[in-house]
Amino acid sequence: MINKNNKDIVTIENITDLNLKETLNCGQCFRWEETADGEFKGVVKNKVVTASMNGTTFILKGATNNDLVTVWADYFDTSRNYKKIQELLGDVHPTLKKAIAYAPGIRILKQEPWEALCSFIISQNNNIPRIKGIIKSLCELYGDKIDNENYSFPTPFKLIRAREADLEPIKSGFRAKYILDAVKKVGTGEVNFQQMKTMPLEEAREYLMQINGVGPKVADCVLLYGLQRLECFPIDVWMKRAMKTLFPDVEDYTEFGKYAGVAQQYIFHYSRMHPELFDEE
DNA sequence: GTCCAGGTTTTTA
DNA sequence: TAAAAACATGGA
Repeated sequence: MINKNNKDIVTIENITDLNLKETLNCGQCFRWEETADGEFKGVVKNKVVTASMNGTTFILKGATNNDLVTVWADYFDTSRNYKKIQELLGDVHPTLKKAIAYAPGIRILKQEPWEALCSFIISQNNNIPRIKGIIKSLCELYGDKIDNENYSFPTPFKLIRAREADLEPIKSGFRAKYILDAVKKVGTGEVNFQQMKTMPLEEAREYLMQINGVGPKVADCVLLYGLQRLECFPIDVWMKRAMKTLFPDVEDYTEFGKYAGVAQQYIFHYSRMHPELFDEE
């Protein structure tokens, strides 16, 4: 049910299983900031918005009704039944059930694939505050200005003439050449996201890994967060530890089924919030 | 000064 | 083939 209250505040009623803090601070996205009043401000596709929840009412300030339909409802995956996914996953493993109960408001956002690719190239051997900082600088340097303080994520076209030295101000370090290889291959169409939507998973991973600086983990992140391949299960240092310590009886992530990627997000967040679980290794 | 961060590539044995 | 080392940068 979509309501239009006035010209720049729009709402969606009856949204369950969406907690903005859990969803936007769980390491899947890097362009949202929490404001002093607990709202979240972010940029997607040239649109700036301030999001908040009031009970089960999802509130978007600074958006038109048209934006709501064409951008935000989709981005927040509002039509998917997460309750059902949680039930399916909870039955797979008791520890997973616990992780779900810890943060049941996590959703997998539908990010733009190019932004997900760049973001997770930048994420390698890096920490989340720095990843956010580098992405912000990249947007300010090469994105389109939206208003006084916000910039869009630069397209491959905007970056196509950039050289390594040009990226020096964003301080991405050794990752700059990887970003530029991605720019080149996506910009020329050598790598095409549309094709990846229907490729078998393993083929899509290999396809992405032709980009220099994209290994299995970054590829999985792009497929999960950018192309809605919810069966993808990115394994980073946290997930490695989590599988070993919390799921010693799980042979392989495919035991989590077609929503393994959603399971991964619950487990990742739960692990990051409970580092003491891994103290003795 | 040393260690580490949602990894990947390059070098070495 | 497999295991180290290197890779930029900044905060703890």
